[in-house]
Parts: sequence; C-alpha cells; structure tokens
Amino acid sequence: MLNERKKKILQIIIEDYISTAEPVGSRTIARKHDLGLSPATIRNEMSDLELLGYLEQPHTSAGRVPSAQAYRFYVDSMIEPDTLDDNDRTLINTLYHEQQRSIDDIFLSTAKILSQMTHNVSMVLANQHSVSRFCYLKFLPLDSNHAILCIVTDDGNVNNCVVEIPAGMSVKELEYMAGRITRMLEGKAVTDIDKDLLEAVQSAVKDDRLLHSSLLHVLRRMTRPEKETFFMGGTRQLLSQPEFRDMEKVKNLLGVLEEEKVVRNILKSGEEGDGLRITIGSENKFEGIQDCSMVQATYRLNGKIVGTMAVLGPTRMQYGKVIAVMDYLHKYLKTILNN
Amino acid sequence: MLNERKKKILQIIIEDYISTAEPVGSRTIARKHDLGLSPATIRNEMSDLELLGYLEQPHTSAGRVPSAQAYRFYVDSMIEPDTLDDNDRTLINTLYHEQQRSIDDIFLSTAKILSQMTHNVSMVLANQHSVSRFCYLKFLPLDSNHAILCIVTDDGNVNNCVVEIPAGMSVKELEYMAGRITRMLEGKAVTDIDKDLLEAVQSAVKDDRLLHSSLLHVLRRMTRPEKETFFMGGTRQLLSQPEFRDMEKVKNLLGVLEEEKVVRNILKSGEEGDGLRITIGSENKFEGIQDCSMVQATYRLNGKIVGTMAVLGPTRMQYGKVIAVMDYLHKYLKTILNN
DNA sequence: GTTAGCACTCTATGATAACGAGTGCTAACA
DNA sequence: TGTTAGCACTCGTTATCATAGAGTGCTAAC
Repeated sequence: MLNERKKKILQIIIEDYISTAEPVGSRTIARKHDLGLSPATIRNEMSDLELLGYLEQPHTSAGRVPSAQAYRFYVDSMIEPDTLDDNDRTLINTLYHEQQRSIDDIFLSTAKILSQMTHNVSMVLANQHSVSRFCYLKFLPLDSNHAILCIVTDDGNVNNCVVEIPAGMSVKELEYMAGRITRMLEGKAVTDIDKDLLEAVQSAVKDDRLLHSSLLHVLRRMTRPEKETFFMGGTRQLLSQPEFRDMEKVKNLLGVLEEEKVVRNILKSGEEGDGLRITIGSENKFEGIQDCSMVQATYRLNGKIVGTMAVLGPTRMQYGKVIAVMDYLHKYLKTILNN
Repeated sequence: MLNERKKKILQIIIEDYISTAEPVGSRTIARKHDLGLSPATIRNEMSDLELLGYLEQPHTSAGRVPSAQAYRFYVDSMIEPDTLDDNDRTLINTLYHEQQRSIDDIFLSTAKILSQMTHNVSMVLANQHSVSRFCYLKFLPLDSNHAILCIVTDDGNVNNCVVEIPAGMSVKELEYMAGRITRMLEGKAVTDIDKDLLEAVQSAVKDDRLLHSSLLHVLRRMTRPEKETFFMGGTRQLLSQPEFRDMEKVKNLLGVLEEEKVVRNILKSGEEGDGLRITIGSENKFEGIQDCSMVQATYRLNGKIVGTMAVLGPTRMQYGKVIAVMDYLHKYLKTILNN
C-alpha cells in the first residue's frame, strides 16, 4: 500500500496531468505545491511510483505520466466529485428548458449538456419500452384487402404493420383471431417475449402464413434494440483534446463512433453495472476505444433499465467533473421521468 | 470564351489537381500530356487563365490551382460522367443486399455506399410521408379515462397520441366526433394541411381543449420535418482528404455536421432544383461548408419529393465519379421505391 | 531520510543552407 | 505572330546543426 506522501504526490501528478496534458516533472511539483519537499525527494518518490506501476515515462528526459493503474486507483480511492458551480447549473437549466416536448428532446438535451460540459463525446441510449406491457391486438381496416395490424401497449404506444387480409376471411374472423391473440399476450411485458409465447401465438394464426410473419415482424420490432432511441454528440470537442492531435487516432475513433450499432453495443455491455461505471483504457473490451475512458450511468425505473448515458474521452479525463455532471443530470432525469 | 487549347489545358489542370491535390505546374503538364507544346507556351496560357479567373496561385513559386469558377465551368461544360466499373457495381449490389428489410435500411445502405465510393460525407433525407393521404381518425380504448387518438393514412401508417377522455363523454360521443373529423380530413394529402383545415377541425372539437391540442399535436407531428428519416455517414472519409489536414477546418466542418437540424436545412434548401444539383464552394449559402462542394439529387414520385441524397466534400471532388454513382443509385432506388 | 550538486539525456526551437518546382520575362526562331 | 529556349528569381520544403530547457539518476553531504 502506498504511504500518505506517495499518495499525495501521485494525486498531484494525476491532477496536474489531467489539467495540462503535459508530463509532470519533479521540479514543477515542488514549485507549484508547497509540500515542504525538495525536487530530489519527489524524484525519489516518483521513481518508486514508477516501479510500482503507477507512473510512466514517455522518454528519459520528460516528466512522468499517470498509468491506467494510476487512474484506476485515483478513481477508486481518492477522487472527490466536484461540486458544480452556479455557471454550470444555470447552463444545464437553460439547455434543458430550451425545448422539452418529447422524451426524445429530453435525452437529446442530456447528450448536449454532457458533451458541452465535459468536452468529451456523450452518448445516450433510451429504452422507452422496457417497462411497457401488452394491452391488446386489433386490426384497423385500410382498404378492401388490407388491414393494419396494431398492437397497443399500456404506455399508449401503437405498434403497427400493414397486412393483407387472407382471401375469404371475413371481418368477424379477423376480429376473433385478434381476440384470441390478445388473450395470450394481455398484460405481458414486451421484454418477456420468449420462444414459448411466440409458438403459442403461431398456433393461433398458423392457417395463414402471411399474417403470421407480419405478426412476428411487429412483435420482434417492438423489442429489438434499434427501437431504443440513441443520441450522440460532441465528437467535435474531442478534436480539441491534445491527445487527438494525431490524425490517425481521430480517424480510428471516429470510425468506431460512426457505426451506431457498435456504439449501441458498447453502451449495452455497460448497462449491467449499477449506478456509475468507470472503464479506464484497456479495461475496455471494445476495439478502437482502448486508449479512452468511459463513464457510464444506467437509469432504472422499478428495477428495469430505462436508459443509459455515457461520456467517452481520453483516459486523461476530468473524472471529478464528469461524475458531478452525471450525478446532477441523474437527479434531473429522475424527476422528469417520473412524470 | 475560351479557345480549345485553353479549355484543354484547364481541363488537364482541374483533373490533375482533383487526383493529386497538388498545385499543377506547366512543366508537369508538358511532361505528362503530349500536347505538342512546351512548358513556356503552357505557362503563357496559364497566365491568361489566371487573369480570366479560372486559376489561382497559392504562392508565386507553386503551380496553379483551379478556382471555384473553374470547377463551375468544368461541371457545366466539359465533364463527362464516369462509367462505373464492375468492381463498383458489384460493391453496390453487395451493400444493398446485406439487408433490405425496411425503407430505412435501404436509405441507410444508400448513404453507406455513397460515402464509401466517393470518399466523402454522404447524407440522405427520406420523406416517406409526403405522398400519403388521410384515411380516418379513430380512438382506441386504453384505460378507463384514456384513449389513443389514431390517424390512419392510406400508406398504412398510424400516427397516434394518448388523450384523456373528457369527463362525462361517452364512447359513443367520442366515436361520433371521430366520424366528424374523419369526414373533414378524408382523402386529403398530409402535406395539404393548412390554416383553414385546422380551423375547421378546431370547430369540431372546440368544446374540449385538451382533445383539441392533442389532435393538433398529432397533425403537426405528421408533417413536421423531423418526421423525415435522416442518415449521414463518411465523416471519417473526410479526414483522409488532404484538405482536411488542418484541424481547424475539420473542427469547423464537424461542428456543422453534428447539428442534425442544420444539415437537414441544408438538404431541404437544395430540394427545389430538379435532378442533380451541384453547389460549388461559396455558391453555398450555409456557413461552415463554403469551401466545400455538394452534389445533391432529389427523388420524386408522382411529382412529390420522396427523398433527397447528397455528397459533401472538398471542392476538389471527383465530380464525374460522384455523378455516376448517384445516377446508378437513382435508378436502383426508383425500382425499389416503386414496389 | 533529505537535499544539493552535477553529469547526462532527450525534445523542442531556431537559424542556416541547399534543393527543387515553378514563374515571368526576354530574345530568338519559324 | 505564335512558339520556344534560356535565365534570373521566388518561395516553400527539407536537412543539418547548435542551443536551450526540462527532466532524470546518482553521489555525497547534511
């Protein structure tokens, strides 16, 4: 375990590096902070810290830079979340009140705030349907041989699909079939679709193949991940970060971020954890973002995931600030979502 | 008017610059192309072309670079669209057949192809509803005091919104009201909503304010631009272009592209023109993309706009190739959309 | 255990020179 | 009169070199 002095020095190095992006040297530390220690002493401590794996040297005559291990230690045991100052708070409030028509607008604002305040890429994934339940299935007439298959959920959503009315089938029969299927699905959560249920439904319409495939199509669409709204913003902010002065790095990262499916997966995989989840550098399993850090928060309503948001940036990230902003947004979202 | 020789030389310079991104000098031209002219003669012609506004010199001892005016002339009077080679054709076919479930998938593929084949940013805006017409309005029951207001259009779409059932209103009354409104809207195109119509509808429900505002909300949502699906891709490709080696430029452009609304506007404003529309450099009215060129194609079905796609890149763009790809995609989309 | 001192390392910076591609001009040529 | 060879000149790029500055590690003294 590190003694107090080593801890203190490590913390100074990390925080200095986070704010300047320059390797930190012993002289600088001695000058800037009144530790009552000479550069030489600090040098010795730094040498130890390097051996222990907390620091790295870009080259012999540069200062030292925190390792991923150092950030992990920092985040786990010595970080104290910033408190947002008044500027930040009013900025958040302004951005939120710009327009707050739909849920989507709210999440869009959230993403904007996140990237604007942390100068990193922000991502928000909102799973609006995770808590909804089936109400009933109904056919709405369209023209002489088409109808609209509608599945209504208790949150008031209508999932629909045009179907061809099987030749020789009367409206009555169609209604009867809708009633049968309704009874099977009624009250079930959309996330609870499973093989058994699908098979049961299949049996109810097995005499008509077209109808069956349409029905499955709607059911599947209701639960498939693309149904979740997704926002991302702030790629521009990244370019201002000194670590991305190298074009190759930017290209790599943008390549990943451009693939919406990949990003969705990254977010999905981080949902399991409860509350805040911080992934540093190579702790991340996904290719292309392994020299980045990610701070992710998942929101639950009655235990079910309703959304997740994340900030992605260089490992040299203002963890304290990011955590503070996320905390604040969390509370905000909670009250909004409860209405 | 330029004489043939000047034209020829201008064309060589433009095409050379497009492929190399380096200023073109008289010696290079003489060496690469067998014009039967010495560098000195070419130099004289280039000097003339510069005076006429077709060429620019980055600095005295560099070669010359085509001006926006030159590109305009090139595009208007001397370009011959490339023909796609077999590689390109099979690449397109492969990408299209990856998955073609929904209309959205098709447009997504289109955007991907565009950016991949032209190495530029691609944007696609699909207005799926522009040709649809009202069928009827219906209330679906939800719970004891809520219903779902549904507006069905003849393309089989259901636009819905949860409404509170006014206290003391019976199901019968609700159905009667739905009937009245249906008769007003029946057969009208969604794009034909105007003030008069809205006022007429208002009178039908004026005794209930909540219902009225919900109804307006749905009607408005059906026509508002955000309803149009939008895709963009290929920002990564841009970074490979030598003109974007300068970080500031990249930041500016990304800043614009990140604002989905702005990009939608840019696309919208180019829809008026028929067929292909090419905007070069400062011909573009939008800030931030004024040193870019844009090639845009708008698709119509029965005279109504159903979608528009565009390629955005540096003014030094392979216009011939871009046009060829767009032409090919146009035909492809036409046949698909007709089903 | 702490610190001053010193030699050493390595990057960044700036100056200088050489190079090369290109231009414009002039004079000669067909 | 249009074309071309020749030449001086310009200017960005590249290479080389010296220097300054920040930092390190080690040793010896406090």
